Amino acid sequence: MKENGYAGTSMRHIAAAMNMEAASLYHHVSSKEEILRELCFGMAQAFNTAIEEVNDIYFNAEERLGMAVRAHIRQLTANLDASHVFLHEWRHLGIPAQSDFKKLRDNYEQSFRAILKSGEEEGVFSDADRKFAVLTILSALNWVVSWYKPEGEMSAEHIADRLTRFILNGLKKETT
Amino acid sequence: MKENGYAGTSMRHIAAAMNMEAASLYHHVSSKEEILRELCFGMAQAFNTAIEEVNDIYFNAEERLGMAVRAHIRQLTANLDASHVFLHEWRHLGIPAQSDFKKLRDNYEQSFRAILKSGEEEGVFSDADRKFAVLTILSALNWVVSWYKPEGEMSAEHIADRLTRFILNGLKKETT
DNA sequence: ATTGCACTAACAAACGTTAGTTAGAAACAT
DNA sequence: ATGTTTCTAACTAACGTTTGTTAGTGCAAT
Repeated sequence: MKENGYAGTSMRHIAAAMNMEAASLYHHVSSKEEILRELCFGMAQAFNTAIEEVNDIYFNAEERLGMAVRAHIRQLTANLDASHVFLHEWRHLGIPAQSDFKKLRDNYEQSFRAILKSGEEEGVFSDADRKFAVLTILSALNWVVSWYKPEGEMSAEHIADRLTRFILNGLKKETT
Repeated sequence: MKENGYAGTSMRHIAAAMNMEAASLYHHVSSKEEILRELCFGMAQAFNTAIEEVNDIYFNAEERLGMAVRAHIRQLTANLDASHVFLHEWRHLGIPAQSDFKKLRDNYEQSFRAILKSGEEEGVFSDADRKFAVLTILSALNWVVSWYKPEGEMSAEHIADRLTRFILNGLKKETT
């Protein structure tokens, strides 16, 4: 599905990947879209619970941001195919599911924004447009999916560290 | 095509969007893939010529990076649909076209890396992993396509300015 | 008269999905 | 323990659509 997109992946492809016939899939799911729904919402909820855990353990904003980034990268790289679907193929959901999905995404972004806000209150982050900043940060994180290779030289944790440093540099109040 | 993906967009859809019948398209193109090729390669070349122009006018690295970012954002936002195809749908190209396309992408990234390199030589950028840095920067830029609304409050130039500042902060040598 | 650009009609292949069947495992009463 | 029923998870066959594409036709401008 990562390579051919939702529309380009037939039930017969999916079935073949599970050593089945296409019709047999309907014993487990009720439609093609349900597979997409399950994938998208499963991932969305995993991301949300991960960041909520981070925000519950109360450290300072800088540390929390690092933890959130690390959790995000870990989640993304744990299953690259599912992550790709989560990031790109949710457009193919029906209208009702799509708006539910967007709510979950907004929730996640909101949690990220909360970290930036407390960073500003602590006086360590510059008070830029938070919404814009979070979108930019998540962009940088999410793109990892499209070039990360598990067998490559960079581990997920290594990537997370680098990104965290880069982002913190970008956010920090200039101390000139 | 942005909404339904390459496989989900039929020749009849495309034709309808041009007030034509599907068969009539074959008077202008030889196959569905050729449309994709034209789009992808057209965009790729536009990006490449844009950054080469920036690199020809010889300013310092910091300014050149700003100009490159601005050019990139301008190109992206000029045609959001084409940009989406350029960024995501090139996977559907055949194997020969796909590797040519990747070469163009590499070229572009190479030009970006060149800017970072001269920034390091000028002593204003910290010497991090350039390849990684460029990927992260382009990630942040490219994601703009997925949330930018032309009728929204943020102009393309405004976005480019903000991003440039964010990126420069992230790259600059810490002057502690 | 030729060419350019659109059309209609049709093609085989692939699509998501439904219906009906079958082999084996689980649960049950005798 | 055995025989009977129910459930599970796979199957084959087929359905009506839609897909990308080709062939042949007609009209308008050069």
